[in-house]
Amino acid sequence: MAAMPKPSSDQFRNDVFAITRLIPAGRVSSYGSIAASIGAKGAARRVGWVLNGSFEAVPPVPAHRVVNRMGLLTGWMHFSANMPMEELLRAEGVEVRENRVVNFEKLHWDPMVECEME
DNA sequence: CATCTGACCTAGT
DNA sequence: AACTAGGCCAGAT
Repeated sequence: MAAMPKPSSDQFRNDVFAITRLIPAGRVSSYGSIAASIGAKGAARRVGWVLNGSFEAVPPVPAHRVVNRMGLLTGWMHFSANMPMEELLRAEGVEVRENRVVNFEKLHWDPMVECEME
């Protein structure tokens, strides 16, 4: 029996992964929206931390589609230098300007709103 | 063991 | 409207 992380943490991570994978291409989401959608409002910080383990997650999690509230690519530094968020987002048709998502308000995909869950 | 930081956000003053 | 403080959880020093 390998030592497992706290169930709540595992559950949290599972939810974050699920929501992040639901983000359609060409769209971006925010940590707070995801956290709130999984019932962890205010735990936006954890979302970012959890997404750190999403790189080797299967199926792959489009963490590059997750930005902060202001549309800033706050986690660009954690990505591969070969494929920064900017490139990944641009590849999906998202305009990025100086680590900032252009028309963020238009491209912002809220799981709670789009899925109409509360 | 204590302290701080970290892919942040909300709420209160 | 702007600023401050608090919250969330775990890892790192």
